[in-house]
Amino acid sequence: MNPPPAVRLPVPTRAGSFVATYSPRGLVALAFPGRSRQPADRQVLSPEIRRWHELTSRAVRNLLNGRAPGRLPPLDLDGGTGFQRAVWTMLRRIPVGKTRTYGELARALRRPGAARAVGSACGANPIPLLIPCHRVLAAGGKLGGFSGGLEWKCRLLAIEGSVPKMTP
DNA sequence: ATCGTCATATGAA
DNA sequence: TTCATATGACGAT
Repeated sequence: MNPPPAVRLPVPTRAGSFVATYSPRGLVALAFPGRSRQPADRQVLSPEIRRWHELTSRAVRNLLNGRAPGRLPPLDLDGGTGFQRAVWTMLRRIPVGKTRTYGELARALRRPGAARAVGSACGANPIPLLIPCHRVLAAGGKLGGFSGGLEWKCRLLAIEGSVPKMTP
């Protein structure tokens, strides 16, 4: 009946404060600045969570500076369906500076025609940025959507050197 | 160029 | 069961 113990910690950056949420198994969520309730949830931090949070913070700052994220903490993706996990796994294989389209991912998963479902799965990604759904564009190089806000998607792609088309 | 329709995964009403 | 999603291919205007 009690919710599983979760710890929410801020990841301050020049562009605002992200909020990382940890379960005993690892990072479960990463919210973009302003897209989360007040983080101020302070508890006794285990050394393990401190260590995870160091990795998260460094990865976020690296990506915001156009570098590879480096080592990530364990990701706790217990909430996802099989299809969603398959999509998220594909996302993690897109390197910095490269992009895919929703349709390409659908075909790679041998579900041509499920492009829209791929979009939904991206929207359900609880750890955007580290699981890089901002590198997924719509067909024809159009921007598509982003849970953290389209400005962020645009900014991240610019940082990584990708040039999407104008939003129609 | 724009519009309607269908396919697909998932959750909410 | 119907509707709405971070889509896309296709056929008809």
